[in-house]
Amino acid sequence: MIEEFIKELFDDEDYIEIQRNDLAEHFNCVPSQINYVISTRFKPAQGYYVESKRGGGGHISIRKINTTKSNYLMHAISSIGDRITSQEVDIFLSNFLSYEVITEKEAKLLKVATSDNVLTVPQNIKDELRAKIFKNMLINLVED
Amino acid sequence: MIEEFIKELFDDEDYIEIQRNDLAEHFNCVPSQINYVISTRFKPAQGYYVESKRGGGGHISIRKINTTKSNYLMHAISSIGDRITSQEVDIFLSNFLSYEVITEKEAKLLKVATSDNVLTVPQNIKDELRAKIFKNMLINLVED
DNA sequence: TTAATATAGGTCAAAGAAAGTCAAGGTCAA
DNA sequence: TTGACCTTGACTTTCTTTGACCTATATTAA
Repeated sequence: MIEEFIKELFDDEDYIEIQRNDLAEHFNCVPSQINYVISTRFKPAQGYYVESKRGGGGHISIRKINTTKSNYLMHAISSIGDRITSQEVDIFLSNFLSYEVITEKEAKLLKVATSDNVLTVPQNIKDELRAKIFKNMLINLVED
Repeated sequence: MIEEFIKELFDDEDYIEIQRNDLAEHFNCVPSQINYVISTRFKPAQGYYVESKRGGGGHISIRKINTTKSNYLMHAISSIGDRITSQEVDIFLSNFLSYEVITEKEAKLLKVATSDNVLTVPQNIKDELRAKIFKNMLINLVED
C-alpha cells in the first residue's frame, strides 16, 4: 500500500518529497516502516535515487532515474564504428543533449577530449583514436 | 526559506548586504537563526565570503566568490607540463576527488579519456597527447 | 573629549524535530 | 518447518530552533 501510494505521488513528475512521520501516521505504522518500503522498493536498481535530510524541515526525496537513458547510450555506442569525425561527434552530442541523456558538462568533456585541436596525431589515425576515446567515455556514462 | 530568500537577493549582483534583525523579523524567527543559516549555507566552500559590522548601521555582507574549486583546478592545470603519465593522472584525480573539486563521474571520464588502453599511439607521443587531453578537459571543468 | 547609551551583530549550549539503524519477533506460503 | 518477507520499537544520528548572554560600533550628553 505504501509503495503504491508513493508511486502515485509522482504523477508525471520525476521528483517527490515526503515526510517520514506524516506518511507513517497516514498509514498508521511506525516510521521505520517507511524506511523499509523505501529501501526495498525504491532502490537504484529499480530506477530510483533517494536522498534525505534530518532535523527540522527534514524530508525524504525520491527521484526517478531514466533507465532508458542507459539503453539509449548503449545503442549509440554500438552504432559507432572504428572511426568517427569531429562533426559526427557533434551530431551525437547534440542528440544526447536534446534527449537529456548526458549533462552539458559531460558533453563539453566529451567534445574537448575528442576535438581536432587536442588530438594532435596524424590524420590517418585521428578518427580512429577519436572513436576509441569517444566510445570508451560513453561506456562510462552508462549507469548501472 | 531564509536561504532561498538570501540567494534571490543576489539577482545578478555578486554582493549583498542584509540586516540581521530585519531579516529575523521578516521571517519571524530569532536573530541567531540568521547566523545559523549563514554559517551552514554560505560557507567559503559553498562559494561565499561573509563579513559583518556591528553597531549602528551594522549589517552582514555576503559576496559570491569565484569558487575556490576553480582556483584549485586552475592551479593544477598550470602545474602540468607538456607531458604526463597515466600514474600522474591518477594522483591528480585522487587529489581532486578528496578535495571534492570534481565528481566521481567526471573523474571516470577524465581517467578513461587519458588511459593507456585508449590512447593507441606511439609511446613517444602518448604522454604528450595525454597531457593535452587532460589539461583541455580540466579547463572545461573550471566553472565561471 | 569623554562617558553613557543605543544599536547593531556574535556565540554557544540546550532543547526540539526529523530521519536512520538494527535486531527481535511475526506471518505465510511452499 | 523453513525461509523469505514484513512489522515493530528502542536507540542513534543529524539538523534546526531558541534564548540567554556577549561583543563591537555609532551616537549623544556632559
